[in-house]
Amino acid sequence: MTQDYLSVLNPEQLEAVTHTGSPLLILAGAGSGKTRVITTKIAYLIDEQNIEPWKILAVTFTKKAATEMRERAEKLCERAVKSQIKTFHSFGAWLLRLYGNFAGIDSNFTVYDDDDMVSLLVKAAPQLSKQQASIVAHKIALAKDYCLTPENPDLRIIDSDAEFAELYGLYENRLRETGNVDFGDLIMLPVLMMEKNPDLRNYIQNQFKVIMVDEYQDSNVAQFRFLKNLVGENTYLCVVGDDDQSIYKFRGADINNILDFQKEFNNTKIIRLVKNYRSTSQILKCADDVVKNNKSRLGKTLEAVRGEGKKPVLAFVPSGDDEATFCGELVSQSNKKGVPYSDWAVLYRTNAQSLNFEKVFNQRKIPYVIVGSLKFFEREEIKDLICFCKFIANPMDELAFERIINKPARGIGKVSVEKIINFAKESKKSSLIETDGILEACFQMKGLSKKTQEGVSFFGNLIKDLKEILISNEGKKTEIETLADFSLDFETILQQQENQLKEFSENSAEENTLSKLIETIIKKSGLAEYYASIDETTGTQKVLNMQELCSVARDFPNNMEGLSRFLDQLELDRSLETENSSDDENKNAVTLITLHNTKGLEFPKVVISGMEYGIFPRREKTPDELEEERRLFYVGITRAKDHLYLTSSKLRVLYGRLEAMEVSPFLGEINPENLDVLGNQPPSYKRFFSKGNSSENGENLDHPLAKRWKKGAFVYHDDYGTGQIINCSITEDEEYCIGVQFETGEKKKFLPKYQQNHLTLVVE
DNA sequence: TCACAGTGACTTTTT
DNA sequence: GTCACTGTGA
Repeated sequence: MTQDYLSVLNPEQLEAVTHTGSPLLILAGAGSGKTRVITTKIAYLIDEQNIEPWKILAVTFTKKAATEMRERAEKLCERAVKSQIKTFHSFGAWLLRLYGNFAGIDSNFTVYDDDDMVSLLVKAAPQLSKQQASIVAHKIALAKDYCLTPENPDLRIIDSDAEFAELYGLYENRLRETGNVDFGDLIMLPVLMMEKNPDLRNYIQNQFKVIMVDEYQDSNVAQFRFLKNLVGENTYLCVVGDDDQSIYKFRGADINNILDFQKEFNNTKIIRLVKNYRSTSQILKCADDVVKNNKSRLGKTLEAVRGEGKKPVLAFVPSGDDEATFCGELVSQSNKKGVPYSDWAVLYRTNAQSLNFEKVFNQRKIPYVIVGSLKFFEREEIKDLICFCKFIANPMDELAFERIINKPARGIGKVSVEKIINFAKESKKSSLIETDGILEACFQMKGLSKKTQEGVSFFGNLIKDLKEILISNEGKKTEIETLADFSLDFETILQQQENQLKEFSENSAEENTLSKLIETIIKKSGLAEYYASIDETTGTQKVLNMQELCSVARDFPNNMEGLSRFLDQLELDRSLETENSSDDENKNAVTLITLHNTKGLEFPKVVISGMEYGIFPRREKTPDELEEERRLFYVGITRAKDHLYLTSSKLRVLYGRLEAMEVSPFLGEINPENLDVLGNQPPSYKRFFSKGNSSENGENLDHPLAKRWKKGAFVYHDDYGTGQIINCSITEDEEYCIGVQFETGEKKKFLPKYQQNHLTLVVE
């Protein structure tokens, strides 16, 4: 019996779906039906190859991609619901919760994010300033992406300085003391524990018959080793990637994983998918114009399957505000013609750029969603609540403890906090305190002032009470937690976990969800009053935000198990979409999103904003980095199905200062015949296509400001110091523009008209 | 111990 | 321009 879903595939796709046996590498161009191939393959394996669904593992990089993949696979084959479709990190976390004891990790760990890493590092090495610490923390994260422990001599790839290895070691010790893990550990620790314990590795290998990896071009060394360990002799491995879309080198992604795949896995079959079903050929022409400038690529040209379509539009706008207004206008006008808001996506290089769009869209009542903005979880009040939760889950979490012990103020100072933590650590070493770490120390600590003592007791009792409620809701203890042998297979474990969820959804009818816990924390800790008074004086919405977290918590059972799931979800899926204003229509909204986050997504109408040098691409140092930026642009362009707009602003407010911007060199790579250009073309754009008739000498410029700001004159700028004017020009908007070389070596462009407060002429 | 005010650094990109 | 950190005075 042939399945219907096979009949819609082209020959290459069909070959990819039905291929079995040797490892398979699918080189899938943008829009070539990659997700369709993977999801169909899952369905095919289950329906036609009789693979048990739970023996299939499919890993992606983002939660969003995993969710989409699961939904699409389920539509093709109901039983696919039982297959494991997860992100690399969530799969790592899942393994670590089950078998963390092999890596010396207690199962009640929580995941530390980048900020926590920095704080912990400062504690481990107090001589570091926060700034230094964040550089080191970044390197530690990178080291873990390469699966390098502090002892590993190869650590010099990251930083050859012995001091770095030492700091990394100090950090690791401190982290292990807290019983927590960081993001890198979610991959590295499972790798290390499998490599150290062949029995464990064999056992895990036997759990999967099929492993598939999406966006393989962005996998890093640690993830590669993870994969190597998961794939056994009888595991069928299939990876999908596109070298032109590799955009995570900064995070350790190694393009060699895809280039060397054949070497690492014998008899690899390679299938190429180059038919693009997504974008019109006009859009693909631009994409190709851009990406062909990259030297290090396997090289391919997408074949357009759809029609010509409309030429992409390049719009030059005067300012960042105008850019947002332009987009708002595009969206509103099309909406009047019946185009839903959700057809639109506005893409930008940095998160900070979303602000202008938010402002304008709010004014115009255009609904939008921001994808991937961490803002909600970075809010003070939310972090406080999460730290309460973290401390309840893991009483050795000193960072969480520090944050909340004196919030709101209970008369407990830094010194006392330090004392308690140290007391807890000492006691733990001499095993006076067995399980409840710092919490227990709160009760046993002696020698604090009366006021402090009272505060500490209050806090300790609060946590203890909350914890007891959770434990009393635990129900029957699951067998999973005590699992140290390999008697259960993943099917059974997954089944048990599913049963727990079922049990919960029956319980949750009585509203016994984790939101109760959060509510109690808010009320009893005093945070409610504390933030209510702040809200009153500063007009913020902190209390409301805390309520928001309650509703997120509603999906989890009100017990310890639910708590750790809740925390996992928060840490592993920060992308929780934050919606604005009128909640209901959440499905019909413009998407505001960073270019990086668009990987794997598509939209009928796409705007790529901020096409200016310094923003996109950023001022890059190496040709390699520039190529990565170019790939990012390529990814952005190929998200568009029908219409593509590129916007480039002449002025932009950066660091609270108005700066004259130069056009992005990427725009010069697109054949002008492939674009419709709106607005005045800046000289820096024309220059890309003209052959050496530059007129930026500034000698005879006819402008009122030309007499004052002459080439060769010396200037002083508030922020950059002294410098000399090296060229002058006039923009289309008749603004007088000067280029200044500063003593610091920096070169900057200014419009003197807007710099009256910062820039002065130095009279010689 | 805490609240406030002044100063300086800051923008990549993500799990 | 904004946020986080630091130092001072209560």
